[in-house]
Amino acid sequence: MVRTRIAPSPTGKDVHVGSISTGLMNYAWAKKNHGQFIIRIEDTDRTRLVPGGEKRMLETLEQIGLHADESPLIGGPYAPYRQSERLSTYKKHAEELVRKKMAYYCVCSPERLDRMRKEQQAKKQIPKYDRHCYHNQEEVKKLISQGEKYVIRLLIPDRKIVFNDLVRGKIEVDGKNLDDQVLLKSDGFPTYHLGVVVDDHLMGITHVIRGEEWLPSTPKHIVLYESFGWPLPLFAHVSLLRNPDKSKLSKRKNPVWASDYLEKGILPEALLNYLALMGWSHPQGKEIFSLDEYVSVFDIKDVQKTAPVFDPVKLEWLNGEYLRQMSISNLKFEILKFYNNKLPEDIVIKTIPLIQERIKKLSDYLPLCEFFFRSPDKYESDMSVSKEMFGQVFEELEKISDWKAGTIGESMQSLAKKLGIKNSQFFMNLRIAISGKKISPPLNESMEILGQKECLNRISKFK
RNA sequence: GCCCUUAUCGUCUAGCGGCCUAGGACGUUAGCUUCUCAGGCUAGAAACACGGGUUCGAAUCCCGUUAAGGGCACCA
Repeated sequence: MVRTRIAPSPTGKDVHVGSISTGLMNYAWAKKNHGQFIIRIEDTDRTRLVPGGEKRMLETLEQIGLHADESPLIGGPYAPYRQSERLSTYKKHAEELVRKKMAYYCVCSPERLDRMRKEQQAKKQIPKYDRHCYHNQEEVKKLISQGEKYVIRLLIPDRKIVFNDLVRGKIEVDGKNLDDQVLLKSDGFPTYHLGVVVDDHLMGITHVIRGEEWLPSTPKHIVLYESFGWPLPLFAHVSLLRNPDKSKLSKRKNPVWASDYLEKGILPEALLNYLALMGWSHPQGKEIFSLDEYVSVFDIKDVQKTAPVFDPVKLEWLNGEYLRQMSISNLKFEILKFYNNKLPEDIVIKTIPLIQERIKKLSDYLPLCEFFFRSPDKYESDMSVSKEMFGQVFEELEKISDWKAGTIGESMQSLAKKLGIKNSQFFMNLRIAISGKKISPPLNESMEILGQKECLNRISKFK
């Protein structure tokens, strides 16, 4: 039975697109193998906790289509799925390791540790704990019994640690280069390393698919598994999403929250589809495919090792493709929803055929169609030169009894010819009078939708 | 500084020793369609980081160099 998970930390206002990216792979791998996908909240850093972050994160994951089989919201056989509610479990396991002499108490002050690190760096050595407390455990225990704050550190063995990564192959690290990692913090919370190993084991996680940022600490996790006497899960470290300058995707340089994209009118399906293309490609080279199709063709072994640059331009293109493939009623629904159901449905539905292939994201709709809902209050040209033309335009339009795009077009076409004005110039002036803008949906059709009265009204301003 | 990882068009990627004169997509350039902008269609420019091996043969395997990234916290 395959069980995968994502374990986000609620330290931001929403899910990070990087989490969605690895979440997607975890989800796909579980589903492809008829297993389970779990969401676990790792809220052990009390100092960086963002209020409401967890709720938002969970909601977005759901909205986007990455449905969990077990999570803090829906529960499951291994509940609780929130680390802050599992404190006694971690403590118990940390103590167990101390008893087995595979971990030890430490009461060193942050100041001492800091000083030590700096000295080591200056001497070009690997910064690591000097085991001062390890060699004085009896004394340390006495201090603790007197109320001294303490942490529990993992005793890293002095040997090579080797493991096979599903995407990177054989990884070998010398224990000499590893620090005696703190497992249990002095506030009683576990560090990531303890929490992740204990929970992944207890929750029966079979495949740990996570960001490559964890690759260097995986040997510590292996030591932990071995110290507990637990079987290892399979590890797959996938590359991190990058900024255009190749540094890891950060909010300084890029929008990183799912909501940043959703609020721009990027569809969840498009976002998922785009993210799927980061570090992986469809076996048939397809660029556009559903989540279900992705699940059926995804394979961890096809995941690339190189770190991809997140390209918002291609995301928008992809989103545009999704928008164009949508039915009119679905697109209408999405647009209305995007604008909080504040736009009149009857007009929106009429405008859709005119703009469907002109928008790349839902937020492109209003700038393009605003003039359908209200008369322009500013014009992208003063048009003082065209007064005479508009007088004639008004007369001709007034004459039309059958107010249809085709009729309007013919009428205006022949007027332009009669006046000896180039089509491009004539229609540009008319366009600005009607829409206020130099760029608009097709004019005749737009005028049909606006209606004869409204069009005459807008033109009368210029004659 | 030390440890780990990575290296194909600007970007995402295909390629897994001969099918490569390196394919596709985004973006970009030109043309056509046209009342603007999109869209569509056609054509084009654009890459195997470098140096050594191995081999009859290397983008593909090995070793170095260089570059990039990640990690080195009582953060995840």
